[in-house]
Amino acid sequence: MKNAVVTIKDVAKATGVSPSTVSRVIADNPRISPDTKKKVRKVMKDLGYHPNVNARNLVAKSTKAIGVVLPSSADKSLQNPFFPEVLRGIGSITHQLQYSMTLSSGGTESEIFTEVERMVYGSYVDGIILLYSRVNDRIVNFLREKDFPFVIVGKPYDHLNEITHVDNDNFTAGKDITSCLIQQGHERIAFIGGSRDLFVTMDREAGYEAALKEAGIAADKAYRIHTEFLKSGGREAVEQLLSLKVRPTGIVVTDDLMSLGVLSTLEELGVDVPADISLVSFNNVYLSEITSPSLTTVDIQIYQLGAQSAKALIEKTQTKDEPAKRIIIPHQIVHRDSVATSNGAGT
Amino acid sequence: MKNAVVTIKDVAKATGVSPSTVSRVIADNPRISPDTKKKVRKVMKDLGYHPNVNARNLVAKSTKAIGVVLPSSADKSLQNPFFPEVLRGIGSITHQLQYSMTLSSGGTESEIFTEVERMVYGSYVDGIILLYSRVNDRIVNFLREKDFPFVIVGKPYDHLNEITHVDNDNFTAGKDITSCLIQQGHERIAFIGGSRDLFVTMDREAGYEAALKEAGIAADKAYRIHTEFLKSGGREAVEQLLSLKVRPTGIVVTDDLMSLGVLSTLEELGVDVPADISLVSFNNVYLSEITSPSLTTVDIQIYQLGAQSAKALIEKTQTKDEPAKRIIIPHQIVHRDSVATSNGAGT
DNA sequence: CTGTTAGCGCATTCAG
DNA sequence: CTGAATGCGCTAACAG
Repeated sequence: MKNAVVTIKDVAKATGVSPSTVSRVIADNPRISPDTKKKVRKVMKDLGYHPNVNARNLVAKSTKAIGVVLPSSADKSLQNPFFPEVLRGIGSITHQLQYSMTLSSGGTESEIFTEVERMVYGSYVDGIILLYSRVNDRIVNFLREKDFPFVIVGKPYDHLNEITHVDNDNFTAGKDITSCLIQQGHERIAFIGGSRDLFVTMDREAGYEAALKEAGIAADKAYRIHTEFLKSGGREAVEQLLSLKVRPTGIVVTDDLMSLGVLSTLEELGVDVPADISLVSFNNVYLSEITSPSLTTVDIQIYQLGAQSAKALIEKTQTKDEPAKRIIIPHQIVHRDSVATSNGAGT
Repeated sequence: MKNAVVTIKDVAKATGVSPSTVSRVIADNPRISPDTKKKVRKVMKDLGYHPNVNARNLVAKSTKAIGVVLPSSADKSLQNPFFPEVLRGIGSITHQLQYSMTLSSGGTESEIFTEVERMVYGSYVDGIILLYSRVNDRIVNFLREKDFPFVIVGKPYDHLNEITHVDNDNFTAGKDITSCLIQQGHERIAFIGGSRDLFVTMDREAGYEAALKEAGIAADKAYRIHTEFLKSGGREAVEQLLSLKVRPTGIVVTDDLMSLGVLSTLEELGVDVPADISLVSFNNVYLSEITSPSLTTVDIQIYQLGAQSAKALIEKTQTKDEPAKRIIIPHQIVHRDSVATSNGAGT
């Protein structure tokens, strides 16, 4: 393979110093004379020396690596462009700080658990980022028990004040985007969300409710639909809404990918967006620019969610003092073409 | 952090054997009596022993880890659902074989290069999977020079017979899907592809041409459009096609995500799919089920692309004999609703 | 400012 | 079948 493995000793010999001196040069120890530093560095370069991580990790008891755990891949949700984007965000920080990132690869929940165990026990990584959040999660319990550094992207179900997490203010986001619709004169506004036991859904829904309330609009239970994430593109949800005696003129959908399905169904059923029904959504993934119409959506800054979580985690692994338990990434509404002023028709 | 770090020595002491015996039990060495094996294993469990990877890697000179290099994240293409899916495929194998996977995290091409250097020189990984393919790529050159194990998902530009790669038969796929259109009576068939210096595009286009030729249909240069991947959802491409004196009745688009953009533009311009124009595509990502209409597309088995590449790579790192240089994953057409019989109108 | 000595946790000779 | 000794490549006291 490699033409030879040049170690710290080789460099030492070639430079005429001791291995420890070389080691100190690598660490940029101030107690080494600039002169020898330069000499050693030159030799390192000439010989093509590169430190061996494993040896270093072994003694340092740190790997400068973080593990990223995706939801079980059985979950279709992995197809959500959300993930590549958080990974990019995480990567930006790991790269900058010279960390590496290891991905979980288990297919089922229990496979993933086993992997996390290995990561922790085998000292594969210094800390872990969880890209999902489930009720009473084994992995979270395990990590807490072991007191192993981890952060959650999203909102943890328990111990909200003890688990470091990076999230949006989904309540406010939901409220803001709903208000958008209200400001355009909409009053009959429906809500299509994912599973009811996802905090994202709940929070965004609560925001939706609050906006209605604030505007003095009565909430209608029939206008609120929860559907399996991605399930047949939200077709049922839409059909259900359209079968109502009084159709909504606006819909709040909790995810761009879901919105795509809703949009498709709406189109097939001959409902024009935004002329007949306005649509607003969340996430602002690339998708939302190229649908027809393009989506007015909440930019939740997925990239930042990733970056900040990595930053917080690494900080956690390095210093004794904990970072903030709750890190909120600001959101922002991106206005596109899926919203129109309500003509009040259909009342 | 951990309540203590239990090492091989602790297990040895507790069992009343020597460290080397414990080590042999871990390796399941046949020269150890079943009896002591059982005893040692029990103690390992009781004490909660877990081997330390770094120590092991250090002596074994192998990390049981593979690196996965994504295209530079500046590239919007990362938003393509293709990536999560290959990662899943890779993960299935790494998990099964108890390997771990490290993701590249560089933003720019040169950052990525530096990372790959680290991965290789620092023995972070045993091998590398490249999820992209560029002309005269620095990384490929580097890897070849170092004779470091790697495989490419897709088609390498040079040294086709020397670089292990996992790919589809894109020529045939292009031909097959185009034939689909032809069989439905279409004769004026356009092609919208990504950058011309991507092999995928070229191969699929060549297949498209071949299908036309075989059917005795004259190829029309004006029907062939190359556009920046994802650039404004292929809007320009579509407008260009529609401005033609004789409009096509069918379009072959080289990627599902691109198809979404094309579909949207078509709709905005009042062209009905498939009534006015039929559309076929490639990849069969989740998206293609929930567009309106849903897409007839080539299932290229992305998951398998990932899995087989991981398999080949690991094989490569373990045995002396090389796996096949060229591994082709079969494709298959998935018929959905974006294709209709040509009514021959518009001639 | 620099060299010497140990040892991280494990696998592997080489002896028995 | 098992134990003792050695070293992977590197860092960290401890001396000078």
